[in-house]
Amino acid sequence: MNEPTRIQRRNRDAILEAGLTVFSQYGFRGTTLDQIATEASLSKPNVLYYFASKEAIYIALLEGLLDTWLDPLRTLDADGDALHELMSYVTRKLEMSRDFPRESRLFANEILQGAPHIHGALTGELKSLVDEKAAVIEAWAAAGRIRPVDPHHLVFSIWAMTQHYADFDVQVQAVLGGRDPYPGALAHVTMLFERLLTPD
Amino acid sequence: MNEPTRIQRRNRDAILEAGLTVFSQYGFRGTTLDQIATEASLSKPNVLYYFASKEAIYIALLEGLLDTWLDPLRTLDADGDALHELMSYVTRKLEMSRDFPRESRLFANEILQGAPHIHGALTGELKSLVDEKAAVIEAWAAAGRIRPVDPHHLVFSIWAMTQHYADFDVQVQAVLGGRDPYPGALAHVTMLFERLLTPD
DNA sequence: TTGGTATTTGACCAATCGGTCAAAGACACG
DNA sequence: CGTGTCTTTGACCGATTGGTCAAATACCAA
Repeated sequence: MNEPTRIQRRNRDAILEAGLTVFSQYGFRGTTLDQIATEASLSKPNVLYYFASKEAIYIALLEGLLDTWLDPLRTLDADGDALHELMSYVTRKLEMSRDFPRESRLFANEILQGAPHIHGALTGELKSLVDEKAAVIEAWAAAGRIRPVDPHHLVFSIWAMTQHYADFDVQVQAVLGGRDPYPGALAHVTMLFERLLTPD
Repeated sequence: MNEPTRIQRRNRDAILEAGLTVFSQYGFRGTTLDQIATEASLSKPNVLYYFASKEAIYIALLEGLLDTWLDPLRTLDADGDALHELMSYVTRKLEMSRDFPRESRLFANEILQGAPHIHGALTGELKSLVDEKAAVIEAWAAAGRIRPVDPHHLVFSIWAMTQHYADFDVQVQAVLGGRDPYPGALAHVTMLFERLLTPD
């Protein structure tokens, strides 16, 4: 009914932004409303004026994020150049890990805890999207545009290798001694998948 | 001084076992002593009779695990056959993900939360071990035994792709519709790294 | 300025948190 | 048996949790 006020929009955004920061680090159960309120520079009752509960903030974040997160895969074009499409996907996923690490960690936390809030989306939207794109990849392989690979496990590989740099950032930084991982990561991951997928 | 009683050993083990189950799912902050006590079939004060605090259980788990977890990498033999050594490492890591998923998730949770309890081990033990093995891998590449790769990012790739099957198990299961991931995963990951590393 | 609405907050609540403690119960050994 | 130690637990503690509510304040259109 009512248009959201300027204040409403600003505070809702601040709460979601704060929630993203805190939830992505401590997970749903490890996060407190006080942390979110402090991070958003609001009082706790004020946070609950905009969201009915802690869970409501969490759900709002997950729902808003799932589409964005799956978008690069959705973009995969069956009519495009097979290798180029897949390499663009890899690159875009890695850039998203670099530019939106909190989003990556939020999902990682949710999955680690058994995905209690998005299990339906995983077996529904996610599965059907992956199955659809797996068929595309299989067709490319059958046509000899890329080397034959198990398409589902190929997708898992891409997810694993790109999101690793966001989810395990602390470890990566520790091992690399603080050097920026991304230039090297981009070169390595690109080379890896090119070698895997380029037909002989 | 004192040998641990039979009862002591049994209950300490039960607590660590329960802690592993619960901590690996909910992380340190998301886990309660009551959960651990219930899972271990003990009363809460009884748990605290064996460990001084919740954190003491967590630390005991992490310390006991770090060595085991890094062991496959430590095994990498500079004098062995380069490709065979690396492929054995990949295989063993994947088997560990399959056989000890809770251990993998415990580390994942700790890292996601910024590794507050093991940051020292990451920049110390872990970094020097990886640096040492990276030198070995680089020497292999220089000798033409494997294709040239950035050794640090190669290690990240192996970690990412193997631990993904434990850490994101719920997602993998959802996408695969409940089929056992591991036969396919083993074939795919093996093939991927063989293709990456085999010299022309 | 006024009045109505939207926003903010201090005080408070029951439930749960990690942890303590004294006392009860189980156990081993003479 | 008895006795000293090891183990277990119910009751309890202060702090923190997610959440409520009435009252205070800020905002805005007439």
